[in-house]
Amino acid sequence: MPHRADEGLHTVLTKIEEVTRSKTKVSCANCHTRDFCLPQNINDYEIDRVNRIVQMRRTIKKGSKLIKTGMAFHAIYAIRTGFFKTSVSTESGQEHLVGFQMTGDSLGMDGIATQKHSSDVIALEDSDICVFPIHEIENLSRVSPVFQRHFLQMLSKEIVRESQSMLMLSQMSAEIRVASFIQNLTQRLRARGFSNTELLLRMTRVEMGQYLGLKLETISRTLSKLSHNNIIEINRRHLRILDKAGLMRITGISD
Amino acid sequence: MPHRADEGLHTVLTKIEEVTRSKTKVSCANCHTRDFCLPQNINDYEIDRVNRIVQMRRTIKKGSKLIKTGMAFHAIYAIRTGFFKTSVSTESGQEHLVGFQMTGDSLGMDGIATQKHSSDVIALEDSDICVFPIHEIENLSRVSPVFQRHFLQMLSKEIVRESQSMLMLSQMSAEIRVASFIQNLTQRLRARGFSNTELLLRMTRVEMGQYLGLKLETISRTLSKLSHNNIIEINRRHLRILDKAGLMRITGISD
DNA sequence: CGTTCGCTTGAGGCAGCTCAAGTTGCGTGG
DNA sequence: CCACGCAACTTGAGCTGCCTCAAGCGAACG
Repeated sequence: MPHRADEGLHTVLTKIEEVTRSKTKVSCANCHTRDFCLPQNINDYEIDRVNRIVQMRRTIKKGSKLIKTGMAFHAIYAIRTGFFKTSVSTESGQEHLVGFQMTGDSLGMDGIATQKHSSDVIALEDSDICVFPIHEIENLSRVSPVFQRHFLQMLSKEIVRESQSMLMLSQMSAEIRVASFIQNLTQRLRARGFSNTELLLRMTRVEMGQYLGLKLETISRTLSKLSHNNIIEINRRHLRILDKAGLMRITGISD
Repeated sequence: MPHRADEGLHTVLTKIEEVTRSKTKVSCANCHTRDFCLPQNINDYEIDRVNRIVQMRRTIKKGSKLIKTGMAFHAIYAIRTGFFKTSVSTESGQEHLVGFQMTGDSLGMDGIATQKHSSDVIALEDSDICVFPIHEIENLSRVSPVFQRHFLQMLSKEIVRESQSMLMLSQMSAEIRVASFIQNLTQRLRARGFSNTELLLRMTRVEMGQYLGLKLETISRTLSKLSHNNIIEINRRHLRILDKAGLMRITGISD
């Protein structure tokens, strides 16, 4: 991929390999992920502003990094289509997956803190994202209270989500963690119009383990156990929920 | 404590027992926690605005709750003096401590997400806090880019902090967790002008365990082990660091 | 067609948990 | 002022859920 004599944000972006800029210019107004990116009660003027803010959309190839630890922070990203994992690591190389992100989710909010990213974000499939430069977000926030509130909520939701993750990691058995994970994934997929009984796991067993704080063998065994108990049916990455109530019984969470 | 026929925010506040409003009106300009609450490059006009925003300061008695899960969200709080724990729970009563907060730290940011708090915040000693109503924060953010950025950074820092916590919870041995905890506490206390070798633990062994994802017996044993290895000296809540390098060797983090 | 990757399953080990007993310090009431 | 009760903590002994190590299998891919 050729490096271009570009300036500012563009320079940074082209440094990352296997990231190409998509030609397509899509309007936020009729974007299928609009309900996830933007507040409901946003007016036409604001939508138009947002539209102009999203300077570009980009395609990220499966396996390549959208964000690397230490990278300068310039923008928040919204996923149009695709699937990502976000991880943090120690110097010694131990890695923990902080989350999986799908259509409509946002990426890169950790960068605001210090102007440098403190996580890695990797595409688990070919993905398409929108770029929201942070200074544009700040500008728009100053004139649009609705958008301002929306952006603050995005950050706060991430805080709440992570708190819940910690609760899992510190207290729950392997079976509960795996069951909650399945529940959570299907919930989010259903909200995006997919089946709530069948899904394709985008991640390996290793990655599930890195997310849930378990080893891959434990993930495998736990899935086998759930399968054996006729709660799920699993074949490699393809998963079907047979007994929704059974899952609820395990997690204690009414889906 | 009598309930007063007050309206709005006041009504909510007075509902919580053992919370009294302090009479003292202190200026943010010469507050000792200013460096933690406010950006450095804030100008006099902005300071004055912030000052007027902080409608009131409150005293929270040891053991009482500043925030309860489910409570309507109205404000962010900054700690002037004192010490708090923040926890999240399952319906079944399992509790995880998300963090400990001290002078200059902020509380309640989880509430922005849904307009309801999703955590409990309890004072571990008599404490003094400043109240920043969220709509005032939003107003000021619209006219002061410096403050706007500062507030976004506060939220983002919490996201980063929680990510690091998850890394601990999912990967580290009990010894590393406890050592990191001690390092982290002393670091923060030092930044506030306290000794970096001696500290008074404000929390019980149970609470340390709830934070670190360990049982109280494990905390106790691990502290004993560190003490036996002459890395720390511990007597009930009083802790002294004897071998800073030893701590670093355990955590792998250069303090 | 061989190699690699992702996954499953088994056997054994161990870190942290559970259960239990005992100590210490502190507030409280006689 | 002492006796008592309680909360916080320490320490020991045994248990267990998850980890480690190891072997094997099927699908994808060059």
